[in-house]
Amino acid sequence: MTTAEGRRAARSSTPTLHDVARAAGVSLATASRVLNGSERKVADSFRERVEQAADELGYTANISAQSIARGTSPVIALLVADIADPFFGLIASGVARGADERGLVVTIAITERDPERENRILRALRGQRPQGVILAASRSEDGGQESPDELAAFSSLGARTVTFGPGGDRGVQIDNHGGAERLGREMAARGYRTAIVLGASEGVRTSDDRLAGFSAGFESGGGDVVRTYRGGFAREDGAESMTVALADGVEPGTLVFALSDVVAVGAMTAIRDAGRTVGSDIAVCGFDDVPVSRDVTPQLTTVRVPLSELGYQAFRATVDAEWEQPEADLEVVVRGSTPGID
Amino acid sequence: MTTAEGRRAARSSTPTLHDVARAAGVSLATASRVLNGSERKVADSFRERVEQAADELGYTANISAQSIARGTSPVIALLVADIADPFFGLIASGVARGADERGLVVTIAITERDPERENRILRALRGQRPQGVILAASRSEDGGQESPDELAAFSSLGARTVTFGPGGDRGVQIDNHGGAERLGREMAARGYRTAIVLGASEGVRTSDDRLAGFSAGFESGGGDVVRTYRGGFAREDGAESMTVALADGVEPGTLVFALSDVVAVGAMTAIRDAGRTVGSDIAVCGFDDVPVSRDVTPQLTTVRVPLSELGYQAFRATVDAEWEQPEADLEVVVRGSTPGID
DNA sequence: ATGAAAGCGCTAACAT
DNA sequence: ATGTTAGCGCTTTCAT
Repeated sequence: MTTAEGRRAARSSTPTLHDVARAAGVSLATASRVLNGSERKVADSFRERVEQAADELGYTANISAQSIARGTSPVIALLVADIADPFFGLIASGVARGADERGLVVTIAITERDPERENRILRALRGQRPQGVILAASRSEDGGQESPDELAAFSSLGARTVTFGPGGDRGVQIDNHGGAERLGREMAARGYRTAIVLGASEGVRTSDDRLAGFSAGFESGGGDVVRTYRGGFAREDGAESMTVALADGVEPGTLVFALSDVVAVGAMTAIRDAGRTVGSDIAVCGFDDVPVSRDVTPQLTTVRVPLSELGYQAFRATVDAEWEQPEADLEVVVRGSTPGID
Repeated sequence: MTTAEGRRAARSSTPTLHDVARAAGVSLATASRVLNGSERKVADSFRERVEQAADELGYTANISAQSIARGTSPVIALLVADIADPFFGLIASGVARGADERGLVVTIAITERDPERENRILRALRGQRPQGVILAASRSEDGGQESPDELAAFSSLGARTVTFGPGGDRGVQIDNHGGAERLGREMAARGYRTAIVLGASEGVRTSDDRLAGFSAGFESGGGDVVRTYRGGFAREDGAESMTVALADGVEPGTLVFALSDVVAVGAMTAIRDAGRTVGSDIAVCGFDDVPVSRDVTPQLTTVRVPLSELGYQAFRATVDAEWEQPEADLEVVVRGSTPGID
């Protein structure tokens, strides 16, 4: 009976609109009108009484009830692969900022980059009847063909789906190819001729684009990508890949391009652990410009991605009727980890 | 009319339990029983038909409707100061993991360490009638007297409030004093005799405890905390405080204790920028052991706080009838940033 | 074991 | 301008 009891307790102690109306001596409708957004006019005397009653009782509208009565709920669902990863943390902060501005609630779920899990979550999320869904989850499968059905289900439910990369009703695009190309070109200009790439993940759009872009840029500048190592997205994966790479042999003057800063940071550790030096001996560059890239020594050369702003844009994309992503080139940020050759 | 239209559209396209029941040729009650957790027995033949109908229609229960009918909603509200800060990101990941295990939804809100904002959010959150509220928001005011009313409102509403630090129905405790004391003692044992502290924030419980603990430990080992610098919780605040400290003069062999790793990392940058050396010249230690502490060079000596696990505990605390925080001492992790003296 | 029906808290026609 | 009332989608007594 705990449940029933608890329910009764919760209910009995929470004033309803009905209570407020009665206390104010007005009808339910009037109370609703003054308390919740309606445009309808209510005489000041009534308005006051209702407001006072609501205040005294400590009334707060039950969102669930409103949602079902209105047929729409004030929630935005956000799916991220890993909220502890700064990449997603920054995106989430942008989303949260936007939602706050509009008085919407953000619901968050972690996919762990597992498509199956992602679909499960998406399915469960449907029950919330959110106004929008933001998928920043699938660095491991964007462009993949797993969740279109689940996503479509949302659209037909009236919720806008926004994805980082392709797939949803709207997409927030990150010019991975362009940014990486510029980085490659810049690195070639700084004298690097040999590069190896870390963190490649076949079929992951982001990964493929960054790799292709970098190769194009680096080669156009006379450089050569000699090897590519697959690996995950975590710091440890970067260290692991780098260790393997070192075992394979890495000449001084080689440039290591890690497909994300987090991976780059892991690689730097591995380089150091192997008794080599980051910078003058082995150069390293990453992608994203998450805060940690400025904390390492030497600081990491990377491509700045305005993650928080993109999160904000993703939010706007879910709620605004008209929306277009502001164009902005990804900027290369050269720091100490790529001192240049000669 | 957009609203009305949209609503109609959303509604008409989403199958309700009613639709399922009709399609399966059973009553609403039966459909409800098979689809949603009820213990009641339903004949297999009926069960099958209902399940099939639900499947074909792509039915998903409307959580809002269930919430209002049941009088309880499956949501846990999480308040954090800044989701992009690894400290909170890790806590959030633990909370999310727990919620996922129990099929609960996590709602997230950002307080920006602003008590006023926090209260506003808390108030709005009430409308969700969450089962629990986790407050990991107030590093800037735990122990303060701002939100007790809002928190109390939740309790009387049937939601359990869990805070990091004191204040809620239950609290997840971090032994800041003990950990810092051990750190101080250890540092003294490594030969440090002079320390300055960065990131102190008067009235912030966490800050006060860490400062007091460290002082006690360090002094008991023969050391002396000579100066304390106030400052915020961000990397930049650490850099700033450290710059001021350097201007005041910092002798070689001094130990800098930053009240959090993030601040410590900022301090390290400032030290370097000033042409000094972290480690042999000026030693640095922090608190929390967030990932970045292992990425910097030299790696940062700190006190390990199992943030993600604590987030998980906080979740358990909100939902479990019986709960007790597992005791575990905070462990000092000595790394390169405090090589020791002599 | 199944179904009818009375809510849950709120909104929005539709009267008045 | 205010009130009446019929839902919204679902759960749960209470009959059968």
